[in-house]
Amino acid sequence: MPTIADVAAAAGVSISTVSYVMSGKRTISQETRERVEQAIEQLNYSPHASARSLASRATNVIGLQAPLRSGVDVHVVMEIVAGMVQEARANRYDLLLLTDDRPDTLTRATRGSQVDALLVMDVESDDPRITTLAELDTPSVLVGLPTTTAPITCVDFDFEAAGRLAATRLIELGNTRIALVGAPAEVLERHTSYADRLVAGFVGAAEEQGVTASVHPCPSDAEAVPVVARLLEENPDITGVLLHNEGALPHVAPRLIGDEGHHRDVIALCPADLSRSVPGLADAIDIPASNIGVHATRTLLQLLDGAETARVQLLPPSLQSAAAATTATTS
Amino acid sequence: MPTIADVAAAAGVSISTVSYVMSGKRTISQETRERVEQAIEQLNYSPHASARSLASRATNVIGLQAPLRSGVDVHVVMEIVAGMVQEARANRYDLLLLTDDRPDTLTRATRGSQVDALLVMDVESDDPRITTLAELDTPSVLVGLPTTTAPITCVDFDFEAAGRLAATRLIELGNTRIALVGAPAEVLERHTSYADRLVAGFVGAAEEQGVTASVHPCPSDAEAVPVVARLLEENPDITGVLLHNEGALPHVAPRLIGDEGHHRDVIALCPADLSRSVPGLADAIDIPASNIGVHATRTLLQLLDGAETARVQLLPPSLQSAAAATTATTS
DNA sequence: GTGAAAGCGCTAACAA
DNA sequence: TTGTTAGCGCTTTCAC
Repeated sequence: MPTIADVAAAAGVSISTVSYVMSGKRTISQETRERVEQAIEQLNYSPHASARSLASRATNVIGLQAPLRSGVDVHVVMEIVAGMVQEARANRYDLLLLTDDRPDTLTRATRGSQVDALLVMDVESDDPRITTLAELDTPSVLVGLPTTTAPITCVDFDFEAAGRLAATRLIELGNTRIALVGAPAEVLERHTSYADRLVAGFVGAAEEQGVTASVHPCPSDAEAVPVVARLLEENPDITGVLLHNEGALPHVAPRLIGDEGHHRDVIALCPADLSRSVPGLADAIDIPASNIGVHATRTLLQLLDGAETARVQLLPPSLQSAAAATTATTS
Repeated sequence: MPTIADVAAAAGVSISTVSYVMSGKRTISQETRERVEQAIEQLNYSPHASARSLASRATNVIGLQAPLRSGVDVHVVMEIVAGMVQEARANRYDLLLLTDDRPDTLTRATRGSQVDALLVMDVESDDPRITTLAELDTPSVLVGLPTTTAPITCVDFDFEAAGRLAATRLIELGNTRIALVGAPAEVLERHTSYADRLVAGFVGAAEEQGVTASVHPCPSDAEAVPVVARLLEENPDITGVLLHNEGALPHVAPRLIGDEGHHRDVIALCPADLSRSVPGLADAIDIPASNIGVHATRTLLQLLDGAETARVQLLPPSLQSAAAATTATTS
């Protein structure tokens, strides 16, 4: 592997000149620059990442603590991560996978100078990692919105607003008894941030409008079918449903919607490409997963630049009536 | 951040002693070791990763080129990656996400000494990255099995054997006209390694046994429903199906299986937890996704250790009749 | 059993 | 506009 010294020798300049050509941190004559760039090209030179980060005290790496367990919203997680990667790469950052959920994994990555900043996903309402992050003075962004009031930047989809929006829409459609068929029980029990907020918004809006709302956990595979069947049997008065469970969606959407004899209004909350492919939905609310990732990363990069950012940034929900209507028409 | 010098000072020893305590590369007196360990503890010291890798010429990082696009088998990809992470962590390696598919991303990561080794996923039958890897002399493992005969270690599930197994089983069940409902068209057209091999095995085994087999691409969402409907209409003689498309599975499995009047034998090829939740399958073949990741990583670590490994390592398929039977009984 | 010191390949003052 | 050089924080040889 050639080093910067090899490049300097080949170009007949000093190593600092090579360094400055690469960083652009000082003006270089056209002629010198060209000679250096040629040498770099010729030698196929890439700077040694560790040497660079040792000297510059920056790694250009962002640590990512992401839930890789399958089961919970794989699509959403994937797309968020894809968005992060895209935005990071565009800014010459790499992503280092930190894949257990332990708080001290964050500490070690930071103290060992493996990363310049941290992205933390799958946040719970009262997440132990928050204290750790607060002590760490490394720029970090949470994807989620814990209830704790620590000075940590949070970026997420506004699940509470989505819950309100869905409830309101269902009521608008004439339903007086609505239900949220949501995440699997373990997700709710862990008080995963998004699940908590969705429930709060949905139930809150229903209460305000004097409508009865219930919340039902739901497995995210075909096991959802009997669960939903029982649920509908025990609550025959439910006429409007918000379905937030991408795994269960294909299995239970038709059943929830019902048939001509007993139709229900169903709103799906999931990535648009998933809801688009299910016919008969009353409406859909997109989870802009990729955007969440992009936005979280962009915010993190701003923090790295020393900028101030809003502590909480929530992407607003919107109904996709048009898309739903199209599907309904063609089906 | 404390450095190794701080630790040395606090323990009243030299820098090299601290280093050797950490690496275990020379014998240290009990007493000295304890003093050093105490100092490390007290100062909350973590060695600077870049400094270490600059001096030791090893990063303890594995580069991972993984397809983060949603759409294609998210569950499988996720679980493979999770398996990789698990095995890497257990051996004190981290994973750096390289997430465009370009060959020169591999080159840069290696030449820049960002990684010690590479894991490459989503391999096509004739993948341009293979040449790159061969030139790179960095240990690497492909997840997949390209047709090219380059000296590159490949680890994957044996999709060809799975295809044979499924065809044979379907024939055993009495079917004389069988079909593979598989990956989306774009996956087949890209000649993704696993899709190609599955087709080869399925069709090959059918031919050998004098049975007609056809292959049908299939969208991996609800769009699969009309596609499958048409397919069955146009080929009413199909009585046995191998379904390899986790996205389409919940949407089309019931339809493929049919009703009492017109039953078909359907074998699902997907992670076991997915097939388990679909009732009425004739059989299922597990894709041991997590194992693929673990195995690929383990093999890579062996290569890093300088060991020789078999160039091609395929995890054998097996029928899950028991599980399928259970599901059938309870449904 | 322990220490001193020479790098590893860069960046960024400081000098010219 | 360019060069010289002192580190960055480690590992590892060589010396004791």
